[in-house]
Amino acid sequence: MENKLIYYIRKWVDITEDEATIIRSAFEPVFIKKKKDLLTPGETCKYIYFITEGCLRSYFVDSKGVDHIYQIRLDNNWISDLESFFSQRPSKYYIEALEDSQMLRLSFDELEKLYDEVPALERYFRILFQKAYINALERLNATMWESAVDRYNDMLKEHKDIFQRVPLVYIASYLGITPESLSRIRKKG
Amino acid sequence: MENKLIYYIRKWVDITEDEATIIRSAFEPVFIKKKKDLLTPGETCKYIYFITEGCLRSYFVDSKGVDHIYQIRLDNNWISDLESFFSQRPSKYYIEALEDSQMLRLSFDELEKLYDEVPALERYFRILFQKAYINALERLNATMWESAVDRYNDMLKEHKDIFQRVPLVYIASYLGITPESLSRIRKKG
DNA sequence: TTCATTTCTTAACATAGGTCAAGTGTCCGG
DNA sequence: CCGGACACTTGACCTATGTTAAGAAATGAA
Repeated sequence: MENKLIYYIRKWVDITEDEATIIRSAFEPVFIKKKKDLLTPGETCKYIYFITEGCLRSYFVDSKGVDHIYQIRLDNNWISDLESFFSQRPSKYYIEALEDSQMLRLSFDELEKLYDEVPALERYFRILFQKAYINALERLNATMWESAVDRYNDMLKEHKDIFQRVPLVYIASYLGITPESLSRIRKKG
Repeated sequence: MENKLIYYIRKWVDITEDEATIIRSAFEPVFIKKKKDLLTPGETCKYIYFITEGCLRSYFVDSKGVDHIYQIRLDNNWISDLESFFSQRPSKYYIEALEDSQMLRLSFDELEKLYDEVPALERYFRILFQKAYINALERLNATMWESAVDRYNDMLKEHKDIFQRVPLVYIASYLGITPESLSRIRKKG
């Protein structure tokens, strides 16, 4: 499990076996059952999580009680509320398991220590955030300027894996539309 | 001018005077006239730019010839097409000066060198991207789930400076609406 | 100072997608 | 293996925002 993490880090930066050992020992395995929350609003997000098995979503609930999902993450990805995590202040979001999930978690303090002990890890996260930022801007452009149909087709192409594991209600929310609209889009396509 | 840059970097990380000297010498000042392009689609983005004076926008042009602005940046901010810059492949975007602008530019190779010479700079960029990513997600949530009126009011609150310097057509595009809609929103408010 | 261009507004009409309400199918826990 | 809660679909109607077109106001170059 820890080796999977090291494997994914090594896709982006070189780390020695000693460094890998330090990294492995900073993480702590956690398990969460389907439908359980990893984080709820008001709570401060104490960890970032690397998902080794499973699937989670992050969302917020608006004043009318409607969920708005902004992230769906499958295994071998990171999930957290970075805003809360880096500021160490209360979160606005939920993080919930959509499947029984196995994760490795890293606390804020451990991460700060790791940055000093293993500079390559700081490089890894620099690259990770850089890519995440570029991605978020792409998605922003898509939601602003593309039709729901195009966004649906893009998602089908790029995240087929999510369609096979996640109910359509959640995918609709992630795409920024209602389940009814998604249903109509799928009927036509 | 270079000192302004160092001042802003020091808001986030500690750097020695020697390191500051190395950083300063890696940047090159550039000037661009209003309405001129810093980058056009098809070109590879060779630099990241720190704006010391002025204002620029990044946008793309869709199949119907309509501009879609996804970034407006004033002085003391960075601008670039990171997707093209980090991949060193052709850009899809324009970057254009909305005012005569003075910048400091840093090439891809110089940046890679700097990361090794001044680890604190890698930390600075890690923090910068982290914040940019969090921001982009916030903006994504807003465009997906808030009305144009709310987005307009949020922007008025958080970026009044932009309203004072940039024509409304551009602000409308940045907000993801037409100038006509923005005009209607402003009449009511 | 003047004319052309850019910026902003207004109004009539069109449309993508939301809302509400109902119904069918499917799955999981007891 | 049954019942209730999910998951998904469908249809009628509604609304925010886009589209088109025109003109007024502001700006800036000659």
